[in-house]
Amino acid sequence: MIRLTKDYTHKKSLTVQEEPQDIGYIARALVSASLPHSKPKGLVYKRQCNNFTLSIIGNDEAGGIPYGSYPRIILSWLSTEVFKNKSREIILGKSLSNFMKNLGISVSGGKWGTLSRFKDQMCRLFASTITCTYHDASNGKFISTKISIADKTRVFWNPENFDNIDVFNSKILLGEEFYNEILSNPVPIDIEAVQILKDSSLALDIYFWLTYRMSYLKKPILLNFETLQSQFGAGYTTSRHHKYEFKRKFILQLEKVLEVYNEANVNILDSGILLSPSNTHIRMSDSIKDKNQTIIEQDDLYHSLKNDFSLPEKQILNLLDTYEKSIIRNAIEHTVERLNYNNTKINNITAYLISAIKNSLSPSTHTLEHNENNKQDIDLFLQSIDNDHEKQVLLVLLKQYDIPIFKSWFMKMRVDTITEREVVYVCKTDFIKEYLLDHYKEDILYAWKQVCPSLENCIFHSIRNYASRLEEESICINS
DNA sequence: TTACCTTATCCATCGATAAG
DNA sequence: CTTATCGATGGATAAGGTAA
Repeated sequence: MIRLTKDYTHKKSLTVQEEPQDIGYIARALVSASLPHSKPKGLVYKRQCNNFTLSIIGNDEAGGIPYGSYPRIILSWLSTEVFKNKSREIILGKSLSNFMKNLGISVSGGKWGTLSRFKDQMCRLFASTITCTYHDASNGKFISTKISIADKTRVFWNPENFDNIDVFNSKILLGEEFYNEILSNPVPIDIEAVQILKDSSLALDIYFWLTYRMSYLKKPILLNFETLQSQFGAGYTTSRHHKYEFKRKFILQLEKVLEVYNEANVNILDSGILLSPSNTHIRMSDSIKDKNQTIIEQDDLYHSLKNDFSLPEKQILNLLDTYEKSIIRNAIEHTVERLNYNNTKINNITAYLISAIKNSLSPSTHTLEHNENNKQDIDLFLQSIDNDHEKQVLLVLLKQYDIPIFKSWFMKMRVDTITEREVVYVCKTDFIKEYLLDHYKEDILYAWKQVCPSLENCIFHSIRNYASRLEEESICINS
């Protein structure tokens, strides 16, 4: 429940149509250190917090470095869209006003109207290069991630080149690194809370950070104001006056945040704040929340691959280099689920995992640039099929599903035998067999019923299982 | 440590203008 | 007519500074 003070009731009533507990996401990298609160002077902005450094290089032509609450709102919206659609391309909306209304910002023109300032911040944000560096002091390792928010930006709302066709297709292409960062380290947030706290960039930062911090807090921790200042206090120096000022302003905003996130177990002390384990702001019942709790960080991925799956180091590094973290994580989760589910036997766990990674649980995240090649591949594949019924079923499925899905799953199964009532498929691996069974069996059977109404069942085998079952029979699969 | 101040940002509103 | 952008204004509030 959100408690509203008298100041917010008015604003709340303006956004009645919003669902309570709308879930948004923000990239973890952007929670650990914060953007400037007010207009910075130079073109370089740097912020260090423990072993994490955030530096932003602004683009002079775009105005400089983004600051204030708008970029934070845009970033949380972007992260949410990415998480929802799992696509690097983000569609902004049919107009700037429309876009801003979606974000819950009232629209006004003029030099200091919301439109101009918002436009300015968008330019600054999308033109900036944001670099995150994790410095692991224990082994002297530097992991640096360069995050460019947008690869190419098409701003259509400039009235000079107003074009009706472009208006409805305006989109930005997110930088690959930023995209990966969001997918592998999402922090769930309440969009309504963002709406309420948007007046203060500091409050937004505190909210994002607190939500993230509580999600993995296991025992109480005392954070003194000096630590907090190094993370949140953008313009304050270390002089005594400034320390005092920061403390006062921080507490003021923190109290505001706690009114929204009132389940947070926070005690404000003289020397700092005491965090105790609390419920996260997003309710436990949300499935995505549960998923988020099992987030495996990069190091954990490494250890998991090494200890649980006994992969050689070289192969692990190769996998981490080649595949998105989220894909590997999904594959691990899937494999573990499989193992626990009814004590399913998996002959070779390592091979199963690798196969899961290589076949990626989310084909839609694959690059879409090779559409032409994909079409050729599919044509060739279809030509190689002699059986008319099998081909027709595939054509039905092709209409129903996107090309990447078709390629990832339906091109990796082939009909082995067909009787009047039953069709037997052979799949390339155990993993593909399981996945087809779990996700597409109904649709495949339905497609078959359209082609052969008498059919009642559809059976899947993997090459391995099938081969061992039939022992001497050799099975030919076109690859 | 406190109260007070300046500056910049933020918000709501009005009216003007243009396009469909 | 509706919808969207622009310009201006006044008042509120946040960030950061200063004097006592």
